[in-house]
Amino acid sequence: MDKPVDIPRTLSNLPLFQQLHDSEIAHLATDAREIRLDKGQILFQKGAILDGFYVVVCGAIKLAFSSPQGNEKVVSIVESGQSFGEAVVFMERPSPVLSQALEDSLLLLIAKQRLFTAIDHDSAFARRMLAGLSIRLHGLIEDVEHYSLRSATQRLIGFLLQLAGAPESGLIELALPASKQVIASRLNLTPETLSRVLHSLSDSGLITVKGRHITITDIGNIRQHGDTNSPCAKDH
Amino acid sequence: MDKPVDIPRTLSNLPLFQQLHDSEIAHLATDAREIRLDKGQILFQKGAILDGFYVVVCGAIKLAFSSPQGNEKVVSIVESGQSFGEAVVFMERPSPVLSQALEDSLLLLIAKQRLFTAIDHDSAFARRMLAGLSIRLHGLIEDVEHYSLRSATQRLIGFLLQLAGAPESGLIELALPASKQVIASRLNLTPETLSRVLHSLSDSGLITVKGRHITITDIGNIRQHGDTNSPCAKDH
DNA sequence: CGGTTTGTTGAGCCCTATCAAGGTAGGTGG
DNA sequence: CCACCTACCTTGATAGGGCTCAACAAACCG
Repeated sequence: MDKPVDIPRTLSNLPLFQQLHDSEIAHLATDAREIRLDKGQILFQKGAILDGFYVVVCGAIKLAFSSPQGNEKVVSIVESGQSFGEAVVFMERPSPVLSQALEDSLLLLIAKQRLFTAIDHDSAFARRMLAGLSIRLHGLIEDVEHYSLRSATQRLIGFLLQLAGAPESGLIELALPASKQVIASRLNLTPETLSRVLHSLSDSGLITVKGRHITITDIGNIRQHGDTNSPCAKDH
Repeated sequence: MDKPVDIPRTLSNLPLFQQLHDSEIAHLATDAREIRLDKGQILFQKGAILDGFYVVVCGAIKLAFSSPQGNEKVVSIVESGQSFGEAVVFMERPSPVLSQALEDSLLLLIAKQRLFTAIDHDSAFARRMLAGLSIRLHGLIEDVEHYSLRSATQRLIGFLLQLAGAPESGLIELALPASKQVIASRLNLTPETLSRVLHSLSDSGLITVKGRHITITDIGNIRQHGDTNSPCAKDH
């Protein structure tokens, strides 16, 4: 984990940059800074001004806002190959969230100026950037939908299904991408409630829980429980 | 309300298009369709594919998602001079929300193709587009924050302060941009709860309510109640 | 193996939704 | 101009989902 990073190569593997020419990649990579974070380390606080956006090479970063009392709500968990901070850069305003490493992580910081000239230079890149932000926007809209008209159980099931990808059938094993505390916050639940909901699903025979490893035993059945029509998917 | 619209002129007044040249405006306006909606009319349903994005010339449009049972949650109220649908266009995917006129409204539909060529042609426009989406993204993040760690009263106060702009002091009079039902949904409340909270604030002497017209009597004081530190901003 | 973080379990409560009536206002037709 | 109608809004009673507080168990780590 201590050898230098082949920055151009790393960038060219990202969805966002896949169709860029080598010369353009090289341009973006200019001034790019490697940033290594220890688990728990804070990258920037809420209110920070960014002079670039971040690409997660490996590790995982959480984005969260914190209320004065120390309540914290995780908005997003950013994993390898994803990026964050673009919106803040384009708005040229302070970040509404703080950013903290969930594990030891390696990031790249792409300079704002390079991003801007890349947009000026390549309108296809600009469009891809627009599409990327749009996807994120829709993700947030989906979050709002979940928070608004779904119960704790339904939110958890939705989250698990998203983790699972979209396989048709069979046993699905998956590992939670973070501690249950963090997952709970991401789902807008308290750790206690998450624990109870996991047990409830487990008792119903829909999943098996072993630490951070979860097996979905019956994906068809669990989908039904996740649907908005089951009045309340709690076992009395 | 029935005379033809000077489309280029209308467009050039929008924040998004203000710095475009006349020729560019003219280009965008090509194929632009005027759309007149009666109050309550649905523009498109959840799942619709859009071949352009919409600009609200006058009136108001709500964006909402609907659950199978007919529950509806208003995500956004789009008013004159604002636009919507860009993200759906860039993603080239079905819309996650439905769109319905809150009052008689006049819209412009800007063709997707024109938008794309405008981006190709003018990178400053592309950047402004990116900034616009970023602002919307941050608005949604703020929404998530409000839903997550704020009470009904705090959400309402936040909403009122946003409507008020950001004046320092004095009496502030404002009118709700939609029916209380719609506002309630926007704030993720039931109409009943909204009614109660309005009364509670009114009883505390912080606001005066008269139909859709609300007067904030003490903005400094109400700001405190909106802060996350007041344990629970209910009377007694 | 102690200490610390993380997760579980239980009891109680509070906020907000739900259900059910009643009230008001604005528009329409007689 | 009034009576009616239909949204819209209010008010009350009730209940429930998830949070809080508190204690305990387990897992992780040095």
